Amino acid sequence: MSSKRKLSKGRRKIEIKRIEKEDARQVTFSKRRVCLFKKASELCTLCAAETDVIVFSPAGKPYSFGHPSVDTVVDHYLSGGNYASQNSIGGVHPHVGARIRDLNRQYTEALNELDAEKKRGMESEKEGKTLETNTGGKNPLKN
Amino acid sequence: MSSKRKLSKGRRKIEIKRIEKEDARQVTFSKRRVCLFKKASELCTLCAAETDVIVFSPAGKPYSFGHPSVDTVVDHYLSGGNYASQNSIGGVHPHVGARIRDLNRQYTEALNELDAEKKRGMESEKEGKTLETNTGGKNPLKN
DNA sequence: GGCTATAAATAATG
DNA sequence: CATTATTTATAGCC
Repeated sequence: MSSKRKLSKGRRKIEIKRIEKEDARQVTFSKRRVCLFKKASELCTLCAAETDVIVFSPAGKPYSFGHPSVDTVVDHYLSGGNYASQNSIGGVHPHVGARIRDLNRQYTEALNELDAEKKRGMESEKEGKTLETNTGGKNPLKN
Repeated sequence: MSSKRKLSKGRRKIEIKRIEKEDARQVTFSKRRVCLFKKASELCTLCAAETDVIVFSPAGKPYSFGHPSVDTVVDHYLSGGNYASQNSIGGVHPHVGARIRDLNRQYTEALNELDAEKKRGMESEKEGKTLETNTGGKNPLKN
């Protein structure tokens, strides 16, 4: 039947370089992002692996996938950060993890100092509960 | 020629469920991890997207890909954390980002309080430089 | 968002 | 780790 001829040229090979056309880039981003997440998901299921994918669209909109959760994986990564470098691509430095640990340490030091200062000054302030007032009642960093 | 017959059954469809055989799981993990990173890389190049992938092997070994770097992307994610939730899969909570912002805020408050306390007590201590003594001379979080 | 033809990924095997 | 037969992903269109 001549009424059933093919109307698509099907998939064509493309060069891996920045897509200049704004629209086409957005379309490709959407399609590929979905597949990337699917692949990540399959990897988790098939291999019982912890995985996390974070993507920012060309427009700067964030998308993420995480198993068991982005939280868990990033946490895991940050706390063990350094020794991951040998297997990484794209330049991984323990900056973030180090920064957080450092901040936590300084925060604790500041609190201790504050506490000591108060004791010394004998001022009767009432905000000594600061340490317990964070995320959910437990220490912000297990490190 | 009969000497050139096909000896492989080629790729076959598999069910997406945990691979029980240790060896097979490891092999699949290796192959798929490489492809996942490649896909992530292509997404970056084609769409000028920021991307980061963190994977822990079934054995607990970490692998990561990041463009421009895992650091950059995680940082970006953590600082903008909350509004990503709507597009996430797998249970993403702003715990980490919120935790860090909270910690930073409390840290700053503690420092301010400490400073006020010192001024009030008129003690001539010499550790007022605490705020500058962090990661590298600049504020640990831009938040 | 679908459809189709083709490129790419990959399960099984050597 | 190389091959090969298939399944999947996906570029080009509507």
